[in-house]
Parts: sequence; C-alpha cells; structure tokens
Amino acid sequence: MHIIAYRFFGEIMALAEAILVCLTDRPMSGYDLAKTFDASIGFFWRASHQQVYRELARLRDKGLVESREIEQSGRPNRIIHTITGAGEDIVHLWSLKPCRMPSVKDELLVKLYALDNVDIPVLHEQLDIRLDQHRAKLAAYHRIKEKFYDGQNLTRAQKGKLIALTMGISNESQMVKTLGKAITMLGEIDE
Amino acid sequence: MHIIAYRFFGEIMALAEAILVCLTDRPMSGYDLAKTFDASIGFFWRASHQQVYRELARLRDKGLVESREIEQSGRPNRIIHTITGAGEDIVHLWSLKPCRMPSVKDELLVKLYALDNVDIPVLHEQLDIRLDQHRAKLAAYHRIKEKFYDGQNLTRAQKGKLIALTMGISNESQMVKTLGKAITMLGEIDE
DNA sequence: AACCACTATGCACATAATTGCATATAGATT
DNA sequence: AATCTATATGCAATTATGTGCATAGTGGTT
Repeated sequence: MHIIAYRFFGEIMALAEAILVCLTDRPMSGYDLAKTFDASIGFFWRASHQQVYRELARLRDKGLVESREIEQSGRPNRIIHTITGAGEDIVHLWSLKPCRMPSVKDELLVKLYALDNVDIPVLHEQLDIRLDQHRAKLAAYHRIKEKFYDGQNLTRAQKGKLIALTMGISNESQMVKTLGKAITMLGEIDE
Repeated sequence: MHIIAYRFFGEIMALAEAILVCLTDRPMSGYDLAKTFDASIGFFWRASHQQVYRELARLRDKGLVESREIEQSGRPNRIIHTITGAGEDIVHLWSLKPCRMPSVKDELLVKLYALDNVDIPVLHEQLDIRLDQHRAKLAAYHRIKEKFYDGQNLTRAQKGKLIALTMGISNESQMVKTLGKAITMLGEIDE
C-alpha cells in the first residue's frame, strides 16, 4: 500500500473518484468512460463527456492515471487511461470519508410548491412527462439487472453494483407511484 | 398582464424563480428567504444564504424585485424585497417551460457501485448515517404536514405545497426502507 | 468575564457544471 | 449526393455553486 496523505492532492471531488473507480475495473479511453457515464455509473453520478475529458487531464497531471495513445487509422487515436497506485490509494482514502447528502434541486417540486403561480394544465403535462421518464429509467434498470446481475455466483464487485441497482429500482418505482398520486391530487384541484 | 418576452432577461436559473415564488407569498428580507430555504422550499431546491443574497442582487438589477431598506437599531438594517410585475411574468413564463430531470449525484451509491475498492465496515457506518438522515427528514416532513396542512379548508396554494410535501414524505420513507434493505444485503456480504 | 447563538448583510475566491463550438473519418441510410 | 450515426478528442466562455471570511449588536448560558 502506497502511503500518501490525501491532502497532498487537495480535495478531490467525486467525479474524479467516479472516474478512478471505473478505471479500477479496466483501463479505458475518455470515450469509453463517457459512455459508462451515460449508462451504468451515470445512474448514480451524472457527467458529460466534456467533464470527463477535463477531469482526465487533471487526474493525469496529478499522477493518478497514466495515459498512452493507441494509433488508429480512419479515426482519432484512442488514449487509454490506466489507474496508478497513487490513484488506487485515493480511491481507498475517499471510501473512508463521510458522504454528503445529495443536494436536492427539482424544478417540478418547486412548481408544485408554487401551484398558485403556475399554469395547471401545463404542470399536468410536465408531471406526465416526468412520469414517463421515471418509467423509462425503471425499465432500463430492470433490463440491466436481468441481463447482468440475475445469476447465482456473483463476485463482490457485482454484488455492490446489484445493491446500488436495487436501490435505483426501488426509488424509481416509488417515484412512479408517487407521481401517479400527485397527478391524481392535482386533477382533483383542476376540477 | 405585462407582456415581456422571457428572453429579454436571458435564461434564468431556478434559484431565481424559487426566490421569486417565495416573494409572491409576501415581501421578505434576504434573511427571511435564507431561513425559508433552510426549511420549506429548501426541501425541493437547496440554497445557502450567500447564494440567496447574490441572487437577490441580480434580481434587483433586472427589475424583477424592488428592495427598500428598513431602519433598525442595534442590528443591521433589514432590506425588504418585493416582487414586481415583471417578476410575476417571469414566474408565469417559467411555469410553462419544461422541467429538467434532477441530476443524480450520490457518493454513497457510487461507493456501493465501487464495493470492491471500498472499506466495507466504514461503508456500513456511512449507510447507517444516511439512514438516520433520511429518518430525520421524514420526521421533519411529518411534523410540518401535521402542523400546517392537515386541516380541511386548504387554499390552492396550500394544496400545492401539500402535494409536494406528500411526495417528499413518500420518497423519504422509501429511502428509509431501501437503505434498510441495502444494509441487510451488505451485511450478508460481510459475513 | 467569556462564549455562543441569533439577527442581518454581503464580498471574494475557488471549484464545478453547462453550452456551444471545433475537428475528422467510416459506414449506413434516405 | 446528402444526411445521419458512431467513433474520438478537446477548448473556450459562461453560469452556477461552495467555502471562507467579515462586520456588528443583543441576549442568554457557563
């Protein structure tokens, strides 16, 4: 274990750790990482491809990843990033740090809160849209669960992802129920 | 109705609207608003007092609120902010705009996702802490519901706040259940 | 007497996130 | 022939958020 004080690298935000975590699985290009953030880990920590590339440059500067270019013809060269020992240490130290409560910012709930100053039929539509989005997410989670985590002999890493996914599924199906209720309550006002 | 194109003010973020929404209820000082963000509307859109003061200055510059100073002795003067007609128009136009999905960023879920690179006993503690936080939130929501929204003759504005609060209660109690399950699942790995 | 919490405002700096743009080619579709 | 999707990288500018600090009096606790 490489003994390096966490503070030497300054406070690192969780996007950095999320990237490092992905790279503990296998070395990846920024493009691969961006796709991972659109799919699996992005369910728990969202990031755009621009953010990923920028953060990779910082991680490289800090020596937490090593990058090497792979020649390609016909398309831009791939740059493969591998986590270093120092990077692994950072992940471990991060795991010991207390977690923050995720910050709540939901315009839809603000609109419900502000019902008297809002166009109700439009809000109704917006609630329907949100309901569809949660249903889509739920379906996506179910597909992934059945495809990757439904077997018997799961590794510890897989079990962790399964727990996170299970929480996601519970929360999304709860949102579907709750939004249904909210739409009903709003309908009763509308009449 | 003051006909003013929304774009004349540029894109306004939802913190601005959340503040304007609060001010449709009654004129308030920055201090009052900051307290409101620590309590009611802050359940759906979090903001620090510094953010509130900064945003109020912007709203004043744009003519969406009017501010007048109230002399006080012994403590700093209060500055009372009142929403203008233009401000009310902005709120209405905002209500017509589609809502974004709230962006997910939860370190705790990332740690579960990264279970293989994480200290499990520590994660266990972190899950327990999170569970307590959600229980506390749930209890606070229940207290507010019983205190303010349990009567029979609710205004439309109150009904909206009740719907939002009901969603908050559902989501928090779901989180409590789900975290309990996650802790159990993690315990089974630990053994 | 010292300390803390509450009232009341806000600046300055640093970090994070969003949006639009920019480049370049392959292969499939219309 | 033109458009669209996918691959693959990233900069620049703006907007948003977070952290630490600063001020200053009142009233209550240790």
